[in-house]
Amino acid sequence: MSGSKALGGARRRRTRCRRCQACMRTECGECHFCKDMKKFGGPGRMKQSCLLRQCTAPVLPHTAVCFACGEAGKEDTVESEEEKFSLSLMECTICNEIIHPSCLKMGKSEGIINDEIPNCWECPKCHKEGKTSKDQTDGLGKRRMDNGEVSRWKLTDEPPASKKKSLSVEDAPRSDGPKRKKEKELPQDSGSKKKIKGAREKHLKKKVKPNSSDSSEANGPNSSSGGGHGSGTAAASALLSASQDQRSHQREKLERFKRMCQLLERVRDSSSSSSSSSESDSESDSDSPSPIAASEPSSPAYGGSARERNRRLAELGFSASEESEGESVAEVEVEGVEEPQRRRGDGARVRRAALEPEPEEEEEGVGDHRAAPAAPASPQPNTQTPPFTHTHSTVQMRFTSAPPPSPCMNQSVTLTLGAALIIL
DNA sequence: TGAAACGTTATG
DNA sequence: CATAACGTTTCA
Repeated sequence: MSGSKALGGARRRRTRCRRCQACMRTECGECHFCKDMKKFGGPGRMKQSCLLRQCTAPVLPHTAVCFACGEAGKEDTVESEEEKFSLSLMECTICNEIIHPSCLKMGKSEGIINDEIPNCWECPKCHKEGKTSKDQTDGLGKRRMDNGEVSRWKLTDEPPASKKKSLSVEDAPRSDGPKRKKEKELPQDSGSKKKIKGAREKHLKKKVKPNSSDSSEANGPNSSSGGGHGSGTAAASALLSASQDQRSHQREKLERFKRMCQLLERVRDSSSSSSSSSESDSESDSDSPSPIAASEPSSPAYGGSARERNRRLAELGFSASEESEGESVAEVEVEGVEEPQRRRGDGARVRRAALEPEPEEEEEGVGDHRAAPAAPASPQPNTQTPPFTHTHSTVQMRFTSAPPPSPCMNQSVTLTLGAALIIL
């Protein structure tokens, strides 16, 4: 508790975006949380949202205001992306401060934008101090965002592959046992309803894993009892359709990012804090700072060009990696094959990435859901859950302020990005 | 360490 | 005011 920041009072909390597929979906009625809901006949103690409805891009509450000026986000009052960024509220994953980038005195370029979560970044200040989301928490204090934030958002990470399917039927929070203090209602359903066999609601919990496994595990949550028909294939196709949309989005994003980069370059005032690398890496503890090595041969499809791109970006102080999610881009299949090893996913995988002024970037495939229940609207536990897919951004970049290696950096950046566009 | 419970906040 | 749910705390 320390007081770092208002913990007791108005603790900023994120709310659902209401736009992503997850938000628009209806409760599955089968997961633990659904079962707990009163509407599904549960005790209502858990007070959690349906596992299938976990928002993929939680947004800041409307009541959020800038820590500095006290104003709300005003990104919608301007046109240019740069301005939008400056006027939008950004929440630091480390100190939790919400502020307008424009209200900061320091260069915004120092901030590390997390494009998985709207309006989320690691503010320049925290960065300078070398803090990382992990560092600050692991010490002894509590886990502020360590747990609360990152893990909460389905940022994904590695799934404990171990469990996952293990407990199949055990749900039913019925009957006694864990009751902390108030025992108001009792279990009406004495254990006789075991229904579904495959209720493995536990797999996505907080940190779901993104990539590859998606397809295979997607059907986990419920159903698809039929089982037989290749769920994977179905999912893949669905994803594919979605991917096309995504593709254009990606492109736009890229372009925006490009613009932003240029802007930032110009802005990147004072000194190039050379030692920026330390923090970033430590946080993710993974990626090697070394540019080249970092990017593993991810997708064969990209071939060497991708690698080169990464290398170049890295040299410029950027590091990029294409993490396409299952549905993001067309390489769904490819990804599926060799994704398993990338990202060891440590606790918090805040990835630095392209900016994303808008709280959007959803992912889900939009008109797909072949398997989706026709009328899931009714709160009946029978709906077959659609393949749960979640993804984030496809292209993620992290940029740190590295001393420009060469005078022609801008050009390089441009070129590189251009290449990226092509590749994508 | 993970799951459940619960206080508190966000929003209609 | 009621409901949904986030984030934290506590239990197993």
